[in-house]
Amino acid sequence: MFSKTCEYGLRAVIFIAQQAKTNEKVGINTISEAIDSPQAFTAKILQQLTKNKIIESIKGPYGGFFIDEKRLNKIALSNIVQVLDGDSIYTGCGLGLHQCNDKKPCPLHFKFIEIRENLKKMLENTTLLELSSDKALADYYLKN
Amino acid sequence: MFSKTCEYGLRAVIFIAQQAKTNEKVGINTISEAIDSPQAFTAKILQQLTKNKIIESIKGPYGGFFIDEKRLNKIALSNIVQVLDGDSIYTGCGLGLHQCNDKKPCPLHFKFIEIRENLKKMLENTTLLELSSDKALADYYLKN
DNA sequence: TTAATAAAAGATAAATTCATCTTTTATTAA
DNA sequence: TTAATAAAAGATGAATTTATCTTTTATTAA
Ligand code: FES
Ligand code: FES
Repeated sequence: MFSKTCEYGLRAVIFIAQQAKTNEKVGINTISEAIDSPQAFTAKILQQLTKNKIIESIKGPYGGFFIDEKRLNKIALSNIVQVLDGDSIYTGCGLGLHQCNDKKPCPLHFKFIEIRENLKKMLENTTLLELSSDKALADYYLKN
Repeated sequence: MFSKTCEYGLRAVIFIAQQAKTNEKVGINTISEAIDSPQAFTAKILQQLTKNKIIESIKGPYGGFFIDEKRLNKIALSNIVQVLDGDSIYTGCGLGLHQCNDKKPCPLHFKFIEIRENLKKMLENTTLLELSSDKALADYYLKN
């Protein structure tokens, strides 16, 4: 479904969001530990997300990655997927035709766009605020 | 969503199924032309599908790939995806956790399994018979 | 100012996916 | 039987994704 890059990115951002509640910055070491991902690779991904203003970072001692708590409700999972995997998941043909459109649909088109739309809506409607609630923190896991 | 292998495989099998209506065998050349896919690569994919009894093949002059018309309603897209991409799309965690299960769910689990299940059902309920109907042949495209 | 810390940036490497090319095997018709 | 045809099998190569390592830059506290 998503690339490894996107999977790690989503998990990392959710973890950072959960720390935002306590206004804490977290280092790459802590993050990759918490989500069980390759550290250097995860660092590269967070670099991309920083450039794209999804998260923020500060260098040096006491530095790390963080998200302004006030923005938690503005950032949806769709934004992260967009940055890391582009929009092929939202607009691409399920059978790999160069263009997905109603005029020249592939045999799966009308069934496929429904699922694609549901996925899109789900990602758009799921914000970091929701995922960093106390209940979310208690009930869900970022590694296993 | 699907790998290139799976995309080409699905398109190829649908094309072969459409020819089954007229009891015709089709060569790899014709197939890759019809679905706009790399020929040698598609041949490898069809080899796998033949081994897995999704389609049949005969070597030599007047040979080619074909599907017994009577089996068109037995073969669902899920069978093809299973052979080419395995079942990670049906059972894997959306955020890439090693195991997807209700006991230790990722933050996206309950939203994700809904979409995953819809995709699964859609693929299970879509048979080659449906996709090789006259209407399907008239209305849909396998390349663009 | 200096030493320590941590992310950014850049180079490189491993693994996987995507793709092609060559040789072999099976089948057919002449 | 022979030549032609077409898929199977195997080897190899290119591209992309995944991952690591090294150097640089920014920040902090002593
Ligand atoms: S054309 Fe294939 S999904 Fe739209
Ligand atoms: S645990 Fe992530 S989707 Fe089920």
